[in-house]
Amino acid sequence: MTDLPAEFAPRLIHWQRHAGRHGLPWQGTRDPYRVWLSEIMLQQTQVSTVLAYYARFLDHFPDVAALAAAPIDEVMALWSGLGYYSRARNLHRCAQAVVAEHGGRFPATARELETLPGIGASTAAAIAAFCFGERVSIVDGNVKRVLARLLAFEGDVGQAASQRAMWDLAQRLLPAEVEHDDMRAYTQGLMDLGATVCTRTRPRCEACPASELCEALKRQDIARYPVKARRAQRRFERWWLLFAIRGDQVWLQRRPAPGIWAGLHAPAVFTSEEAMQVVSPADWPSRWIATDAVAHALTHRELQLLPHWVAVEGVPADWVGEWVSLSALASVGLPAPVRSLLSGDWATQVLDQ
DNA sequence: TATTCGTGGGT
DNA sequence: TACCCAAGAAT
Repeated sequence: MTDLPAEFAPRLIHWQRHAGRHGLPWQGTRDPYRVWLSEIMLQQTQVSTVLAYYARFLDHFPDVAALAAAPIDEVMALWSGLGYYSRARNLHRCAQAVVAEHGGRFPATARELETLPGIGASTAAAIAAFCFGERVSIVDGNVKRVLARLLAFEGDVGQAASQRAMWDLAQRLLPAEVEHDDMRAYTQGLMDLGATVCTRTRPRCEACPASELCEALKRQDIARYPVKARRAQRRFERWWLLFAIRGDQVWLQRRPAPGIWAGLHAPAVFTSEEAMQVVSPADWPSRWIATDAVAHALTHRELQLLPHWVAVEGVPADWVGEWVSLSALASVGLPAPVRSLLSGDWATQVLDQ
């Protein structure tokens, strides 16, 4: 077992209280609902992106009971544009589980929290530490970067074995004795250090409370850590989107789960023009209009979206979906590029054909 | 265990 | 530009 610097935790706690972040909207509360909501939204998502979504969610759903009672489509609509939509579906399921199985109160331990939908080990630890002062560590992207540098950790942090090692190291770095509110400052300190000092590029080591303990800095090799293999190249796909417009309405279908945009509404998607023609009524192809391709990058795929628009009287009887007014799209969960396309001029122009 | 889930910002 | 990646979880 490697010797770990016992000074890390007290230094981090002191630094967070003096130089950490304190004004974020989900700080300054021990309400598990608010902390949980922020932690789910912040998974793989930057603070600046979350701010507006967080405010809107709290406005619509002030407590877990309100969220549990809401229709899933309202949740999806509010989540629309934030990405990783399984988070929204699990958020709703989790709220319902808290109400139905825990009397409307979040459980107070990381072990119990982790059994709830959408709450993994790190999110459970964050809620338990922030709200209940439990002595457990988060292991998010910040922690992996901070620990990799602090300890000159040579493993590929993208691999599962390294992830397990990181959990063990993170637990051993926790403050030995937790005094009042220490876990809040410590946990927030890990996040703040990674976000504002121990950044991926150009870390500000001169401002770091752990610089004297940092093995990577001692070796003058900060840029080496964290060690991480290159990600596989994204797979390229073309998707034909068929926007059928009837008056001021557009035909939308619910995207199947599992898969991309699961649970959201979107126009019919085809992976070839032939497939789109086969299911279309005979007179549509001569009237549809193709507009500029849209490039849309996901984590593992590079989509090229090919929008096609056609003014129609109706759709075949066996199509599963619904007509949605263009003026009502704000209350529908749409993928970001679909919302962008529908907010452009084409939908209304097709109407005038 | 490695892959599959969005989107926008930063370099 | 083409990456990287951000308070990860589910499968």
